[in-house]
Amino acid sequence: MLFSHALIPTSKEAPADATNASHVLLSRAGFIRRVGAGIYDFLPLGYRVLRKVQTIVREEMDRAGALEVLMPALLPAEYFKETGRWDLYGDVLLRLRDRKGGDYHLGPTHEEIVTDIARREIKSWRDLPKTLYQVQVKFRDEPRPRGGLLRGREFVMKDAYSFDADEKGAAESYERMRQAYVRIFDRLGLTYRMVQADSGAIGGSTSAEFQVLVGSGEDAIVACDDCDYAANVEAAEPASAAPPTTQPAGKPERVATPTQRTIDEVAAFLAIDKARTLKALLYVAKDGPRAKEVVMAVVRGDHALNEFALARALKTSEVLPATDADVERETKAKPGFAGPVGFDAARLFVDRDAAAVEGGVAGANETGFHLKDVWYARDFGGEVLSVRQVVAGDRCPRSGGKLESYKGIEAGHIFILGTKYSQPMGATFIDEKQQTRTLVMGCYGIGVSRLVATTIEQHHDDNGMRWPMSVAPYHVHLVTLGKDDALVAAARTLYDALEAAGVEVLWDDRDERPGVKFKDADLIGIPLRITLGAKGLAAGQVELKPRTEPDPKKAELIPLASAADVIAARVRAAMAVPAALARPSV
RNA sequence: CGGGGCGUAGCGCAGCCUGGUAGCGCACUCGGUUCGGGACCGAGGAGUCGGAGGUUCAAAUCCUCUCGCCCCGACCA
Repeated sequence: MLFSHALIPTSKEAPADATNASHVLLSRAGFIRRVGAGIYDFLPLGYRVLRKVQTIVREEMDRAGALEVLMPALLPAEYFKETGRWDLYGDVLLRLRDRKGGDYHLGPTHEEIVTDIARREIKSWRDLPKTLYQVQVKFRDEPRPRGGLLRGREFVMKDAYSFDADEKGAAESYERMRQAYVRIFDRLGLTYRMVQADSGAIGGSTSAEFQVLVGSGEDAIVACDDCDYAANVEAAEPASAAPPTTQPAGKPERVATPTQRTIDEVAAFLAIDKARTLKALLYVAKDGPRAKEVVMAVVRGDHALNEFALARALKTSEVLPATDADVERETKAKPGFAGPVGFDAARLFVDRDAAAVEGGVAGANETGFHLKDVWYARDFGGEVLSVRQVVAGDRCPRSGGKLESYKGIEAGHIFILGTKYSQPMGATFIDEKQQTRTLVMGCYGIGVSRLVATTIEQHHDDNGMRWPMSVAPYHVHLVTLGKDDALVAAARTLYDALEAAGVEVLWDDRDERPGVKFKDADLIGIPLRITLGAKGLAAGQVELKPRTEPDPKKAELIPLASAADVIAARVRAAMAVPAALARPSV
């Protein structure tokens, strides 16, 4: 492609609203343009990258035996009404009416639609297993789109769905998809972790997230430095201390703490370590069997409560902090003085580490007072479980290694769904014994357009993007300096030879000053840059510099005559699918 | 939805407080010089000042309503 024929509108300035590196660079390099909130055009370079990501995803899905289909994005409401998601999905669902007043929506995900295919077309155990997938535009009316392609209202997703006869088959399908995902993420050149996730709202037993490790990521994850274990902090189970086996006789001592409400204040006032204090937090279950009940969670003062863990314990979708009025009613004290002693044990949830505190300090449930020398069992009861958040430095629950913390962007998520959709929608088959059974499902998503942005978040520097060869918009960026006939002819020969060898070349043939061309080349981030100038031509040489080499003086000089062969070999080497690296498994 | 903030040329912004001439940088067009890391000189084109209503002799500027957007939180690929 000749730069002069392309549409690559680069600029020095980014839109004011762009805060993420990927958003800034995609805009500046002319890959995308904003059309509305969370809605983007893909300009030619951006679309080339998107298509390359799609191609890798498709190749690996196909290799894993999945079958590509295309379901509609415009959907009649009846399918989501069948499973209740028409109501449950809430405002995130983009709804619309047709001219006859019928309810429709744009698809945010396709469990119902694919299950409808399955219940109509999969009749027999002989049809199983089947995995269907599609690469399609999804629509979600996000509360807050942000970060350019990182979170849009319209985005490209690969969604796959497996159908099996039983749990065992579903586990096998899940494993095949897991391996396909590992290959995909490896081929994309990403550093990532497969982490244990909270499957919460979507339901299902087994689930894993593919988290791309980036400092700017929104998700907090922990990973063991010694074994495979990695988990979203929402899902991570800390390795906790065992409760003490013996306790002294006696009872807590009431101490006046007139103005000390927070853990920090109390610990400082009493000159004790925060780890010796007990933090009592009141929450209300949003729904489920214990909906609206006010419960107390107790964690060690230096720990944070994991609200997801508490929600799991209460079998609710979400827990909400109690209001000050609730706190005062339940503890007979102003906020800041709540404690477990005397609290209804049936509504008390005590973290393992809090239960292990020997002679701790807790709120007295009396405004202005705390209790010293508080022991679990002797002084208060309640269910002991893990409800605190994991922190870096915790021991790994599996190997005992040390947990490190990372930030990540969720780029893929795989689930075993069980019969959550097949059961209510009546997706059944006839087994070998002529029994009617319900299909067991799994679902597997990859944010394809998000991956474009995520790749940049992980691969960029101050000057621009640094694409991995596998998804770069072009393999090679040929920069010619000057317009004289001999130079152009030499460049043309090289260009043709590279193209003939299957190398994708962007040739900057513009009548621009060298500085402009180099700046644009760095911004666009094509992995290999070839420079051909008058001096080089006279010496019969071209310069070859990888985008990852920051020092322009370190370009490699290659004889013009063999340049096409050398460069084509480099490109092929970089495109080779890396040997399957041992990846952490959940 | 809660809390902040912004809508003025394609992009980034000033002007608004204290009403009266719509401006700067980048980009764009033309001419010239320049040419290995975002050049310089000269000339030019381009704006319903988000929209509606009001106050006023006069509104980008003051008032009311409204639409859109962004940032920080709770959710997701």
